[in-house]
Amino acid sequence: MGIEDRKAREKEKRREQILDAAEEVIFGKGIEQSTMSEIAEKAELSKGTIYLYFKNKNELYLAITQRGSDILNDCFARIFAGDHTGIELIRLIGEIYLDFVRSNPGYFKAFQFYESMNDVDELRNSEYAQCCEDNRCEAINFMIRALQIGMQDGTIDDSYDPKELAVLIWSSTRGITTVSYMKGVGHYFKALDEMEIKTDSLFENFLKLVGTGIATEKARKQWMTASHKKIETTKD
Amino acid sequence: MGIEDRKAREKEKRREQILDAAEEVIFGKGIEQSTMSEIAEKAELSKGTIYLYFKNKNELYLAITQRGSDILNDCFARIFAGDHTGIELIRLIGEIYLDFVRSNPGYFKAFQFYESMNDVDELRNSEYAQCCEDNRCEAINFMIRALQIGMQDGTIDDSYDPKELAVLIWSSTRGITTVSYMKGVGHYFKALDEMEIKTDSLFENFLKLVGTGIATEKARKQWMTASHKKIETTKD
DNA sequence: GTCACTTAATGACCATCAGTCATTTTAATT
DNA sequence: AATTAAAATGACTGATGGTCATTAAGTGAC
Repeated sequence: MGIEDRKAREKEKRREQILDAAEEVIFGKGIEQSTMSEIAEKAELSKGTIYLYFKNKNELYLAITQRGSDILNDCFARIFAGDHTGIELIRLIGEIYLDFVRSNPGYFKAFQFYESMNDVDELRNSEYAQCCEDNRCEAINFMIRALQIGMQDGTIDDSYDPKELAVLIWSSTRGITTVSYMKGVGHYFKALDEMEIKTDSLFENFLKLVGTGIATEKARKQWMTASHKKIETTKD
Repeated sequence: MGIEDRKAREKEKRREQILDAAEEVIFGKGIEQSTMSEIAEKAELSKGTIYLYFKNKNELYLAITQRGSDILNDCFARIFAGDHTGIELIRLIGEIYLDFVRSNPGYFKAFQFYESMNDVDELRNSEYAQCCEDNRCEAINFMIRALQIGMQDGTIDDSYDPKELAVLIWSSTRGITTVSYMKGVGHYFKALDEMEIKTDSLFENFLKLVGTGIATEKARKQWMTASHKKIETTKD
């Protein structure tokens, strides 16, 4: 039925419209400080309507989180289309992640919120949380693929278990990006300020450290001088 | 005046009593779900009294955060009393951190909350936040000291800037501990579950990676086989 | 064209909770 | 015993997440 289709489209459009409004409000002042009424007003709808589309405030924020992780994963997926060695892919994944955090601090903050949620039932019952989880899984799989490619093309030391190593690099990268995020949003971080640490050199050193740790001798030179291709990580 | 002293002691004792109650409640069900009335009841005081000792809920949670970071830093400080090489110290710092997160997930969660706060003014105006910041600074300084010791005793490659490297290892360690925390509290983490990743092996691989990256050849053997001394990280 | 019915939207209303403040209680001092 | 200062109280307020009875719009059968 054409009418059914149109209705479904309109419903989806309204959902997106609410999400757009919610992002605008929440990215501007944080979830804690954002009210549902304010979001409703920005979306030019009544508060009750918001609850027809999202079970509650957390669910709405989880939907935003999913949007962010979709965007990020799209960026990751794109680099596998190109012709890169394994070790190059590792570097690119890191660069994309860092770029993403810089361009989309609001989404990154949503990621952090998602990870700090501890009501397991709430997470298991949420479609959005499930998607986020699938995306995280996929992201780590990208990392595994990059490592496997590297172990085959001889650019990455194959004495590691690629799965373990993927999770490891993923986690560490996460730590680095968190610091980068904190600097970016002006979070008071005395140690960084006093030492005049720049995010870029931090990341370069990270790559150097990881590179030295996992690259084969042959790949090391190439790793150190890899081009820093810019990848678009903002949403369209 | 003796009476003045006694009063000051009593006031401090009451403050601690409130914090004890607050920890019990908040560690049990998270800040979001904990109410000030509940905390007051647990402390056997009225709600108004809580506000005589803490400006607001955030400030109370920041005080708890400070407690946690004090405990953690004490643990770090202790290892420098012993006789360790630089590279051993790096391993120990990591082990202590991981132990701390396992034994005190509530404090770690408080750290995460602290780091996700973005009202800069609120942070700058809080005595507690200042202490947390000083502690973080000190912790990174411990790391720097360990690296410098290692560069002097020849166990750590001295081609890195110790400050940069310290922040780097600190950040990565933070990422690893976050994953460990998430596993510990049962946060749904599909990727980890599916791959059957164990926190311990993750950490060992992390040490291996970092070790390979920063250790001198001479130190590598020793690094790989360092004893896993248990350090007490729970509060007394 | 109209009427019955379904779906979407509304906003007044409710419950909860952070934070306040006038009042009371307790302790110290004279 | 009276006075004063400090500590504690809990009723109260305002804000906000979430609900639900009611209204409005759209649809299709006749």
